[in-house]
Amino acid sequence: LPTKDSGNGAARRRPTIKMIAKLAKVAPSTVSRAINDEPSISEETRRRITRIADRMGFVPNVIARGLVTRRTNIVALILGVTRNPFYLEMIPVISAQLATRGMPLMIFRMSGQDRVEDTLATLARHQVSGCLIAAASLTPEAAAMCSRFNIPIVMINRLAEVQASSVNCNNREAGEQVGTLLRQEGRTRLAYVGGEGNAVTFQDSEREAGFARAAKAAGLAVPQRFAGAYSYEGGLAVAERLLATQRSFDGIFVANDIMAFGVIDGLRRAGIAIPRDVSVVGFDDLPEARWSAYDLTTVRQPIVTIVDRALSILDRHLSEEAAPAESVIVRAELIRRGTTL
Amino acid sequence: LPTKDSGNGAARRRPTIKMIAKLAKVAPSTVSRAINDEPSISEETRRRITRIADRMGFVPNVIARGLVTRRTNIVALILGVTRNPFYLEMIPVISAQLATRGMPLMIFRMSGQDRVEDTLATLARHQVSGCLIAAASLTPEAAAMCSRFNIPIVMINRLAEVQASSVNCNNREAGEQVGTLLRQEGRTRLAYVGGEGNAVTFQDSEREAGFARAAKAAGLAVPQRFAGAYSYEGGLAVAERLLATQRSFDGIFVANDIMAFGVIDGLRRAGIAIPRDVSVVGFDDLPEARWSAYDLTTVRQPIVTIVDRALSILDRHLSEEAAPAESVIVRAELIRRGTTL
DNA sequence: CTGAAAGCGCTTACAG
DNA sequence: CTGAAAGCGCTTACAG
Repeated sequence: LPTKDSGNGAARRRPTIKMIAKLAKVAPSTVSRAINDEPSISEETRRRITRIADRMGFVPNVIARGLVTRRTNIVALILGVTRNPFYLEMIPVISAQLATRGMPLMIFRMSGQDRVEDTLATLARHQVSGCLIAAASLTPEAAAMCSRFNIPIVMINRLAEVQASSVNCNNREAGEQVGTLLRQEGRTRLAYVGGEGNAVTFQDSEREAGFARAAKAAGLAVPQRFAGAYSYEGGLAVAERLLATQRSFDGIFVANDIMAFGVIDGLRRAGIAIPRDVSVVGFDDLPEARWSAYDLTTVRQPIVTIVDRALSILDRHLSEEAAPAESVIVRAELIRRGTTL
Repeated sequence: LPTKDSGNGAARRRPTIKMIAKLAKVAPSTVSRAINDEPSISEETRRRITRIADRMGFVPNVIARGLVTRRTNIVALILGVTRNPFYLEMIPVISAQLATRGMPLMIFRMSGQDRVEDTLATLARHQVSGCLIAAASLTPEAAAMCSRFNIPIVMINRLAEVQASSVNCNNREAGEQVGTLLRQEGRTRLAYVGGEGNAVTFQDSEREAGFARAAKAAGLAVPQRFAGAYSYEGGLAVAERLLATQRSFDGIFVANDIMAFGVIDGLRRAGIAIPRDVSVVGFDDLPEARWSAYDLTTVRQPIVTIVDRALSILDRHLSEEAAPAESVIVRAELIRRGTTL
């Protein structure tokens, strides 16, 4: 009787080193060595084998290889719950840098009430070699799992609550620079717009602290803090509250660009001119910051450098079992554009 | 002699079904069946085994499983070279929908002169079960590789040059609706802004064709075509050329939002009021389209629906060896906002 | 309901 | 320089 899929036919099996070995009349181990360019193989054998392999369209099964070498070289990116496009933009950069190392990227995006721990179990299941965590924090439980599963991690843009490698910007200094800039412009009534509730990130508080320090150094009052969701809509809502305040601010530092756009649009709707009436500064330097509708003065997070550092650290953890955790601070640069004087 | 990494100690091996089998005094096959909830196992044995597995922090090695089942359940997303954030936004949606199926997502972003074929070999190496291709076209060679490697694919937002599954919007009808809208507003001097050179996508031409059809039906001249890179800067450059033209246009349809923002900013810089002097319509409905600085009338591509359809098709290809290629057309909706009257 | 055996496609000591 | 054998961590007919 014909089987059910006799029409198309069961997919032809992909060629294996065993099949090549038979054709080349050598042992599978010899094929393996030839394929992997081991120096022990004679030039002639290697050529014969690779020619046969190419002719058959052989592609090594790295999953089988990974099973024996205990190393998949897969890097996972865990993305926390965020609506900040900054983290989405990191993806192509990570992907490109990993591609040069021949390491594939797996994406795990947390949603709703997911706990990092659950995501980590999935990583372990898939035997990923290393893990980047962005826009999420590392709970002690999660850190414990990583070390139990022996998955090295590096936190991006977030300090671990626990001993772990990380790469961050010099948030505090950058915040201070922003304060200094506003002061130089003659701004005296400063406000800071950050996240709300317990969603406030460490970077957020650092930026605020630096900003406050500059204010203090200039003899100004501590900048008043406004809180909103880290999103355009969050910024819009904050703008309303800024406007409702008795005090009128003339210098506003917003924790990230995505909120800053909302703040700007909210203020403009009310007829406020930027930067004439008020200066606004963001953080991240999203592509939209250059758009002439905003032309936002902001602090650039050097994505390429950040990713480069993160992967260097990961490389080290992958090659040295006991490489110590390291924290790298990357310099963020203040970019002056049209929302300041 | 102590080994090199005696300090930290070689990472403890992760527990395997073999270790669990020994502790539970059963065969590894029994552990496997218990872990996989096979009905044949007795309730008592299963409980004993799972308790031991949990206590040891056992996590199944899906790579080993994949080796024998010949199925990793990994889905790859190949992203073509594009600066349109629309495709980046698709990532979290795909990731979320795959997560509910327990399928991990691997990202492969093409860069520069990469050929889809090279990327496909990498997919095959990693034994991905299926593949989504967005913002890149499927060359006949690539299609041949997919069928040789037995990797089902579905094209997103791009028709295959070759028999393959795909999901697209009704680009032509949407373009026609845009034309009709502009006509109803009394616009008579229409322009279309699309991609340049041989980078023009099929969707682009479809949108233009629909737009032209509406113009014709209304007795208007064929919309003049302007070409730019699919990016904000591309739109900005087009705006200059629009302004340099003798003819003044009063209705402009731009192939995608990211260019539309550039066109708008370019026109505004020249003092042109939108929509008073000219109506502008985009395509995609990026988040920025709602921002009050733009408030862009545009055609919404329903990302969630698109991804849902794409994964349904992929599911079918994964369960039925010989499932026929299918092309789904999803309805895109015209969203009227402030850049039209 | 459970076990023993074979095997998925590779790599890697160990011999020679 | 090459081969035979064992094994990575699982699953799956086949027996019983």
